[in-house]
Amino acid sequence: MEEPLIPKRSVTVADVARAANVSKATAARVLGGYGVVSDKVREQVLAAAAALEYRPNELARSMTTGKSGIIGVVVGDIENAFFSLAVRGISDVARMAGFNVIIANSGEELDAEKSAVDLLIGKRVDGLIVTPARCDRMEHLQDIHRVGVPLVLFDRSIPELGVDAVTGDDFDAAMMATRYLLDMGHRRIAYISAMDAEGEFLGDSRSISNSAVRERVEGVLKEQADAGIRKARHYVRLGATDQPRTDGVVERLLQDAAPPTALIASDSLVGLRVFKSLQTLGLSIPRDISMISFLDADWTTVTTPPITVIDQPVYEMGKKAAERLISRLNGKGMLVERTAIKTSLIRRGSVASLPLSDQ
Amino acid sequence: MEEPLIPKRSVTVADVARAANVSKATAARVLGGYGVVSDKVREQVLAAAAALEYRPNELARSMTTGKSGIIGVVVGDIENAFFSLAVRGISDVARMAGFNVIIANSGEELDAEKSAVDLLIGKRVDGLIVTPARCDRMEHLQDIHRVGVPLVLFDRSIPELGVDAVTGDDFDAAMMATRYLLDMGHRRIAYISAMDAEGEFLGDSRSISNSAVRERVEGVLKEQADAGIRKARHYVRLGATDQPRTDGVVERLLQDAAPPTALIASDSLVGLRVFKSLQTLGLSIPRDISMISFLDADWTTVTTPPITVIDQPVYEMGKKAAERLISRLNGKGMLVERTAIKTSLIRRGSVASLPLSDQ
DNA sequence: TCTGGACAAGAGACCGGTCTCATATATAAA
DNA sequence: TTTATATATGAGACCGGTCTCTTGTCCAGA
Repeated sequence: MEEPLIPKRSVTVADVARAANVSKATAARVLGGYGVVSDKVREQVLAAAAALEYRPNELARSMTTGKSGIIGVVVGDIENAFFSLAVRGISDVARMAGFNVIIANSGEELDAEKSAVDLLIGKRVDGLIVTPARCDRMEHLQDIHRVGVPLVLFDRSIPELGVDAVTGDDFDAAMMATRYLLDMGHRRIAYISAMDAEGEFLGDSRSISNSAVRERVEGVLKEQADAGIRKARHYVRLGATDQPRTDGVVERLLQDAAPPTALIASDSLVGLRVFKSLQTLGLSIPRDISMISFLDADWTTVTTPPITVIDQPVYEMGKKAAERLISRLNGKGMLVERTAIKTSLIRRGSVASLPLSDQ
Repeated sequence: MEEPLIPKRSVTVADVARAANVSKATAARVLGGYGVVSDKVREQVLAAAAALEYRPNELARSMTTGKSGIIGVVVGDIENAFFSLAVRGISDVARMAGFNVIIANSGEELDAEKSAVDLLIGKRVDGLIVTPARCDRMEHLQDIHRVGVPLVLFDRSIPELGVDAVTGDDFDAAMMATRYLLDMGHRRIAYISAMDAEGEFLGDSRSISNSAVRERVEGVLKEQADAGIRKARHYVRLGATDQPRTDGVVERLLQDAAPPTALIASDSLVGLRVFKSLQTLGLSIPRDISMISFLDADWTTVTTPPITVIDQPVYEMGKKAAERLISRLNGKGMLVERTAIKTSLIRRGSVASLPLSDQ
């Protein structure tokens, strides 16, 4: 409180110019680092700027140049480790390239996403990275494109939109996990997702509006179909959005006339909830039931047993998305590209090998 | 690619005004939502704006008003659950109040923090929330204050700076945890921090530059001193910044002539690493050793046994910090306030009750 | 000595909003 | 009818930078 808060008008180039006895244009040249100035004048101006503690007003700068140096990122929920890691990847690349990142949460709500996009466009971000909440509603994303702001989709893709996308190879990953479970002797495999749908059961998988979820579901189904397994669809359950609902989903699955012998959780949050549900039910993993979770979250290594996971290189995905956007910002007129980043299965101890008799 | 990317100059109030056959000032009035206009003209302008797909340029708006509607947040590492939760709290409050949040990572590096602050000031943020990497270097923070940008410190406080701060009640929390361990019969209690110091051992605790860490260390020491325990200082170890180093710290502690019977981890990341170290060493919790971790991270509930934690309401802390900043932005000339948010101990199964013979 | 080109610095428009002040019209009071 | 007052719109300055265009200097070559 020493210095009473006089909201003193900030120091401008004009102020510096006056103090240095040069024109505004000249002062701007040295302060902005463009054009030519003599060394003598440069020093004068710099000295004056230092004395007055001049700080450039990036806002004004952005307004004339039309570039804000900001990349807008719209994610489902920063609190989710998946997104925070991705954001970290994005930020790291952005910072290296001299860009800043402004993050907005959509909470996976279409409306929130729309207004976040509007707002960021209003702030004149140079480019956008968006995790679309739904892949079937894209007018607002088309707008971005039309306004001329480069856009990269993250985690989910919308082919019809014709823009770059960086995702995981969800279909393959799901197939791989399913293949592994089949190889271990499992024949009734459940897939549990947090996807918020009307019912717990899966209708037409093509109607799932989130492409990542859809691809995973289809991968699980495809692999089982190839193995000649019917009823696979019966074991796909949606709506595990919180602990009570997850408990319900898991309980109902296990009360089935033919309960599944293995569960696949669609992300690390669902995985954690499923694990807790099983714990509550007093079931032992993998003796009573096997499980696999998407994403190599930290909790998966400290449980007993540690959880077998499908590891997505999320940080890399974030980096890739940012790199893609930045090269586009740098005017590289590249072709639209959809990159699916390869995932791998980390085998730990949560999947049992079933003897034939149990199958 | 349907619509070739003509970087068409964006639609301005002047364009709308022309289309609506009114003056720029009038169009600005209805578009900006200030001043008075007749309903008839309002409709004309709105119609024209809709037809042209007018989007206000927030940059230009900010430049004249001097307010950007942005709150800058500088954290140690968004990837850390502690910060991402706090950021969520901040964002939620900010959004409700019509502010946006721009996040910068300092990586707990003083220089990165300085440049982040400079950059945000340059962007003319309306206010700042900063997690200072060091509490003994504060010139750049003084600058913020002098420039007239409201500042709230988060998680760590710097009394000399005379600005608002929202922290946990670290000293009390550490005392409480220590008290609990003492009550359970423990007499050799180790405190492990990720604080990056020259040596692994604690010199003068007052020299710790991070106030949160310092307070916790002092709380642990104070409570033991009150209980007549000497050598407490011997069991304070720093530098558990990654898994190998944590393994080393834990190993050396346990190889001590008089090894500790309980460990306190300074945050959830350190806690996770310590848990893994103990696991690697084949030690059973709490039979062979007890542990408590700061922060109620998700992993702490799914371990066997679940971990006793000191629960900091991080989301609330974030909210509180944002509320504080926003009321200051709204011109409430409030007194400087340092808020320490109360924490609680969640007893789970990682602390053993020691029989007297073992003490 | 004169001309041309390179170079340094100045003048002022511009970006897209906000906002003050002046002007014109409508309504109410005298 | 005249004057006062409120109300709606227009004209243009301003925010703090960037950038184009012009002017003025200096020195080399003819």
